[in-house]
Amino acid sequence: MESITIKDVARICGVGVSTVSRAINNHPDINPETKEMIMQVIKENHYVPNNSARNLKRSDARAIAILIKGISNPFFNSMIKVFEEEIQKKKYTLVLQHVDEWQDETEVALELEKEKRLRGIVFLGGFASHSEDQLKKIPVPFVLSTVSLLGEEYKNDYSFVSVNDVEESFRMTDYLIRQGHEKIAILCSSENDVSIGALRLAGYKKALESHRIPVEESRIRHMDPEVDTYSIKSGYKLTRELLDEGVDCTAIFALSDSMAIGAVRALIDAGKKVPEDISVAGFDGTEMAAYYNPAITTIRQPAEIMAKETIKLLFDSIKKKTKVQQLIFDGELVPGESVKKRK
Amino acid sequence: MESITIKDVARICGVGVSTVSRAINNHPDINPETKEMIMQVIKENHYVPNNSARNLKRSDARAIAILIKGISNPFFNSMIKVFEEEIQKKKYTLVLQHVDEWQDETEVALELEKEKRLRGIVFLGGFASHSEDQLKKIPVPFVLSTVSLLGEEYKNDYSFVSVNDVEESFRMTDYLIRQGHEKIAILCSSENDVSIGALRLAGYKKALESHRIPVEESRIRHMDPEVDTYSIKSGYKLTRELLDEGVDCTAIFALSDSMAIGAVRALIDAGKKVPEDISVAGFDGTEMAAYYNPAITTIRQPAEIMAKETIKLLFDSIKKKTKVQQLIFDGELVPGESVKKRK
DNA sequence: TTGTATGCGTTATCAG
DNA sequence: CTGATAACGCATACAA
Repeated sequence: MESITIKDVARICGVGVSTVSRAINNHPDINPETKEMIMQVIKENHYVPNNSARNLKRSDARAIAILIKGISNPFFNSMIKVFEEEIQKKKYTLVLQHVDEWQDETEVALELEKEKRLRGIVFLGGFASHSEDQLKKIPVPFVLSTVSLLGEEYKNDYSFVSVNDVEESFRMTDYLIRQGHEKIAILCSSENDVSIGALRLAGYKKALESHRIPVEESRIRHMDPEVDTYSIKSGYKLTRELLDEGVDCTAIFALSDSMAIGAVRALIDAGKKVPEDISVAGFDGTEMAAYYNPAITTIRQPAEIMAKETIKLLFDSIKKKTKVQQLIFDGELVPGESVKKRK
Repeated sequence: MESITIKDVARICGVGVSTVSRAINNHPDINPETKEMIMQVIKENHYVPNNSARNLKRSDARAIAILIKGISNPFFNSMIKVFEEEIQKKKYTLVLQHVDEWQDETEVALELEKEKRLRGIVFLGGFASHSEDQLKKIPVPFVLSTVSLLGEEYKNDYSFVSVNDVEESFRMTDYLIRQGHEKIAILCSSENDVSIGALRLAGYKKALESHRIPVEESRIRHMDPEVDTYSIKSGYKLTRELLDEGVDCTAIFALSDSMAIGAVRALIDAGKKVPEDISVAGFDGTEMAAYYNPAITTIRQPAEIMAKETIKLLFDSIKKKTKVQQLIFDGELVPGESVKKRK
């Protein structure tokens, strides 16, 4: 039960602790033979260095943390792989950290930065835009990824990369309208979401207005905050309500692919055909949307590129090459089989 | 940039460090007034304790780690929530740790145990059953969850909870046969998988044999190990090959729901109808399978119960109440819309 | 109830 | 190239 420490290894080898330390850290100033001997003893005795002690002492950890809010979000999956690759490429260590829905990501960041001596942080998802002054306390460079901060006041304070939520939402809505749909319901996140949910809703409204179509409040459906927002279930539930209330619409625009899938299933269960009776569109461009039946017409976010640029931005900050920057990407409308041209 | 430490807080408050320590750790022996004063100073100066230092010193961390191999596996999602709840209920802290596909989970466990002074560990997924003697080195109780160790020799060495893979696979295959299918293709994991993939394949073979149906090797499809096994993509790819090679079959049994979905999509893309032309069945009972169109006929694993029992088992071990135990659960065949009775 | 001193396991800074 | 030794930031036994 009792663990072996670096001292024990030193004693067994008949050397000083600093020599052992040099061996395990690939320090240059060490005799290859002694090093080999030490490594041998380490293997034999199953010595594992204590990371807490290391982090405590070390000043240079070369570690980047990614804080993920909403681990079940399939959209993040493709990004995480890229993060891993890019960070490894820079010879940095990656710390993947979950943040629960109810947790404050800045608090987690603060703790983790101390614990692991981070060089930089990526916030993936989340950010209800409260906790704005909390961000100021973070002592290392960070980038908000997949997050749009509302309001001009943040414009030059923080780095973030995101898709152009308003424009892409506009694009999809406009597309639906050009396909002959005027009565378009929209499935949103919770009512008090001021982040991407609000932006996408704004794009929807903007598109309707540009076509002089009145915005009908009964077609705007918000999810209760307690239910996992953007999930399949919420898409199903909201569509169910839509049908039960007899809201008149020929198309449903869901603000995530997962919600779109839930919507399609709800329609099928109600005996409707997609897209013959009602068209459905999503947002994100996930793998699931492409493989669904019917394939979901959606907006593809350039996830891999966004992830890559997030890391580039972060390292620019770390190397002090640049000041804060905002990168806003265009998406791409991917036609599937879930939207039909009317008349 | 320079961080504030407990000493600084003590100095500012005009008290000793131990008093500050007592304040932040809810120690009973402390004057409520001084405590409040200290907490006030802490808030004002944004003091955050260093976890590395804490872990280093602390002997009792009351922490449980869950090591997850294959974070994108949607089947694990429902389990993680339960883990969080159950562990919190016991007033323990949960450490969620990803393990990359190429990483050795026992190595990660060993490191983490030292770093965080863990009381127990749950291994979720993974375990190619190599690294068996590595398990012996782990100095705290642990439970393998969703893992079946092949071979009688492990029978009494390690605790694990899993579904009865052989029997459930048998159940599904038997069901397909009773629905009039004889030519049943099976989509497996990689050829050298000796874990659940091998068990489920065994169940398939057993069912065929019990009905005196010859096992046709061309209907057994293995995925290359380099592709994400059990994924939608691999289901698609394997089905594609099946079709391209003109393998004769009336049903496809995929060893995961994700693969089943990929299979359905591949069939649709090839102009086939599911289940009219070919039936498809999955395994796991994920949310996605239920919401797919057609809903996937699958084996539901009692994920929540399994998660709960995993924790119970772990705490029994921690409290030394029990020796190692194996818990093997029955699944449930959930009929969907993807399997059709023939003739 | 509070303060002081010690050590947790490592790495970094020195002399040798 | 190597070996003492001083931090790192905190919790705790012990003394007050």
